[in-house]
Amino acid sequence: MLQAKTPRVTIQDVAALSGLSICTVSRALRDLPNVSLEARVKVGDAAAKLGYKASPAASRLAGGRTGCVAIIVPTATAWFFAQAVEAAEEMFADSGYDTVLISLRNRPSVQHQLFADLTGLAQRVDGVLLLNIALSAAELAALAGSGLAVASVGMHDVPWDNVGIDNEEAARTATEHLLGLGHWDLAMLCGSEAGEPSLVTANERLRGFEQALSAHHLTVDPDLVLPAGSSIEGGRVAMIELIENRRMPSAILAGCDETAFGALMALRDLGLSAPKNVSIIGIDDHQMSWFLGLSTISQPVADQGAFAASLLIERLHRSGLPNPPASHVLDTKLLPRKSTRRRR
Amino acid sequence: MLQAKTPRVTIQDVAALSGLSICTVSRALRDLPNVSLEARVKVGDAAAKLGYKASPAASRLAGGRTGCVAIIVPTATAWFFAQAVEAAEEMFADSGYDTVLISLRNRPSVQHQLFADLTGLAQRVDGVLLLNIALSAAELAALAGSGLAVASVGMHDVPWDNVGIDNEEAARTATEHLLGLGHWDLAMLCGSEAGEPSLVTANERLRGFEQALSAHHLTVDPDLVLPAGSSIEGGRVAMIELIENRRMPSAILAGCDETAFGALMALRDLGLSAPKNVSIIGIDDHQMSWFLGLSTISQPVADQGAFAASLLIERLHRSGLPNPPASHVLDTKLLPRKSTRRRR
DNA sequence: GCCAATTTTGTAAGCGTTTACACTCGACGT
DNA sequence: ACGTCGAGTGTAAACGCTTACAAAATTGGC
Repeated sequence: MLQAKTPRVTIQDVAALSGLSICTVSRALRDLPNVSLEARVKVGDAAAKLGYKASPAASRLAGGRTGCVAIIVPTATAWFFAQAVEAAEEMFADSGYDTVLISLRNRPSVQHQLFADLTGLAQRVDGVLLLNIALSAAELAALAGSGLAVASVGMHDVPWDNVGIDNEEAARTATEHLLGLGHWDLAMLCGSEAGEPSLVTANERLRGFEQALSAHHLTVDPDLVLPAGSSIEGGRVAMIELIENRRMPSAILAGCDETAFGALMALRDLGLSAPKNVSIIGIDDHQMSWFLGLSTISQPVADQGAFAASLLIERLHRSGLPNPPASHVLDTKLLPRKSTRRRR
Repeated sequence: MLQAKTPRVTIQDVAALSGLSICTVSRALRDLPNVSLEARVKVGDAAAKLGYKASPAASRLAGGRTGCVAIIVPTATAWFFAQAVEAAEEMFADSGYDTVLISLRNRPSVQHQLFADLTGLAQRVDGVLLLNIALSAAELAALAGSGLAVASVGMHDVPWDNVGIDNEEAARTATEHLLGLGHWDLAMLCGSEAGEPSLVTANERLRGFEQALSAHHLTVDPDLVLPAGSSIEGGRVAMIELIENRRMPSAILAGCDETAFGALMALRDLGLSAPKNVSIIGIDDHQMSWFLGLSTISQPVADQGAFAASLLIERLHRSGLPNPPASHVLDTKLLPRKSTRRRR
């Protein structure tokens, strides 16, 4: 049952069997130019016969390329990131790259530590995929000058390829949906809570909400805009605050679906429900939203991960820097479900 | 702004500055024996002054150790796995290992491909952490003989360290809870659907259900045991089948929380609800269960990932094989919530 | 047919570690 | 005094690949 310790077939063996030099074998195996068709065939056959696979360790040392890419996430447990990571990992795996997962665990110290040793990271991976990472100017500059290929999801004004959605538009669409149902007394549960770092995403969505109202000659009532973070609990607390200390609006836009979940829960605990007492719409189309009948704006999560990953791979392959970094905006879609209905 | 291309400090530089040989430096840096205290200090100082970090690529090639471990998951998107992965990744990162994420994406072909080239994997990582991977006998043997250090979560009869929960007991406890509330007409929504591979976990939970009933001199009604997979949709379908073509029991044990979610949804769609029309309890304590008020049996998900990771690291460090593999069973806990109540 | 230009192929020097082995040297028992 | 031992150190050979550079073979223009 125990394998006899395999003697390890090296490039030498392939060279010997094919009757060519190590150098030619190496080039043939990597599809480099200046190798005759005849040689390619010989090498291919020999390699296949011996079951030869280049030693990654040796390739790295000699060639400098690691064959690994890192995915950096704020936390791996959130629904959005898990989804995006899986899609990106698939892309990377299909291109022969190993995926190194690095979670910041929502801790600034971890991020700090990581960026303090970017050269160390650069020795372990060829490129990095950033998912919604809030970067300081210094970190951004360091990364750009690290020699690593970079791509990101959901970031802005970065000197590398980025993929994301138009958050303003998403919020605008959600708001229009509510307005279209005859609601005009709208609340928004969105934005970072006191003491937390402000979320780019949340600010943009807030702006979209305002824009939609303005377009209908309505103004936002400051009393009806409450910070709610992006957790269920944050949404629950905000909803209770809204009902008990402000007033019940006709409809609510939640900054993200988790916030909406919390709001729904608060309603239920108070013996109320949506859309009976208030219409609620979220943004994201979380896995559970369909289940809960929550109207929302869906965004292509896996697509964003996969697309950004493919852009990174592209960069990796043509290491020359011909094309400037581009920002890609993916479509979102309104998904009306049971939690919103016409005002009566 | 652009860093001048760093000339890379090598072990040579440290040797020169410390006035010792490369060999001594290498040993001192790795805390190997046979190095005088004096030498250690000199080397330490020199390395610190130069900011020296050993090149991972070179270490790998010469030493054979990669400094990477792989986490293999059926899918990275499921709540359970995302949770366990993050905990394990933290453990690995703290021990200086990079975490390579490999998702099987629920596709047998991916698993097949992976196990077809275990020697390739062994060249890229030092060890693997398996999360609930269903292994064929051949795969198990191949892995055991691959030279890789292995640990797992939620597996059985494996020749390496494993961490898991007692699924029979969990189901038994859940069932006892229902019985204790005066319910005796029990249904169970659990097990793989036709055509799917059978899930070890599900079978064990089914057994626990039967055991609890037997202990109370009750027998399971075959009509009230329905396969439901482990998805929300599976639970929904099973619940509808139960109500429409079998009969409504007094209480239901769902094989996992997702199944329970589906059941709750089916109830709602039929104008019914828990615990009003039927009590429902799940197993897992999914993130959303608290939110939905679902009674359940909680299992320590992150702990399982972290614990298994630490066991793997342990193995990695003392590569001699003194201690036999052990199986660790973690505690579960009954969490009564709103979805179950006393029969009246 | 002959020389330059252009492939194709081979030689050998890295890449930066780890590690087997040889060596030095003081301590120790006899 | 003398051989033995072991701790501390150094030399040099891997590790298995990539890649300048040189050499050989082919091509093409006159």
